[in-house]
Amino acid sequence: MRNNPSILQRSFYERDAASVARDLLGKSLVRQIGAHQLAGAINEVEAYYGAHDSASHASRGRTQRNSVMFGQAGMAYVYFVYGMHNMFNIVTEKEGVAGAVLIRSLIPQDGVDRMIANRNGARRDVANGPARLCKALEIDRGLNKWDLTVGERLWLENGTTVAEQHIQALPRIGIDYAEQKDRNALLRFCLPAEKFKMQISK
DNA sequence: TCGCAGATATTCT
DNA sequence: GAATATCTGCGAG
Repeated sequence: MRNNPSILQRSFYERDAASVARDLLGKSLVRQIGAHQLAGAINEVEAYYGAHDSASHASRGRTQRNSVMFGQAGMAYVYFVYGMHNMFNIVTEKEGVAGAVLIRSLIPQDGVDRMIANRNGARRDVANGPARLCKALEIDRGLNKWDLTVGERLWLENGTTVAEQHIQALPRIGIDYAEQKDRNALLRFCLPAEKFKMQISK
């Protein structure tokens, strides 16, 4: 999969986190595991910033865990919470500026059988949740700091172009600990599943 | 549908 | 040493 022209390049990620988040809707997340390939279309994301965003891991400065958020754009930021869940983020902004986009939900496209097996046979809600999609795509902290522009193991490809009017902006989820202004910020972007499924089914 | 327990890495004191 | 976490699955109703 090297030199695949549809792989998103570094310049795509080296922008404002909210802009990258919105543009990621409709893109395909591809996971290569040996001969197997799993893929899904992104339909829900959230943007996180650095110092001025109390919901972000980077709000209290750079630590060992979040250092990848300050690094080069286009890298994976995978971390572990609640003692059992992995989360997958994509680093944005130029090197030295903290920013990331949390992938919250995918619509399974390729390798669906294997995703279901990874989810212990669950046929519903296979990848619609940040921890669920990590489990479905076999993403764990071994992929932290992985370069998503190389086109190996894990990368993103251009998918369906999404019409601006189909995108919903909503408050983020699971950040009760953050300041009010950050909880109210409309940094979560969704694609209404009904419309989008029709677009990708043909 | 709703509420809650779960189990540990990371960070703060 | 203690608190907290970008959540999920399960059991009760």
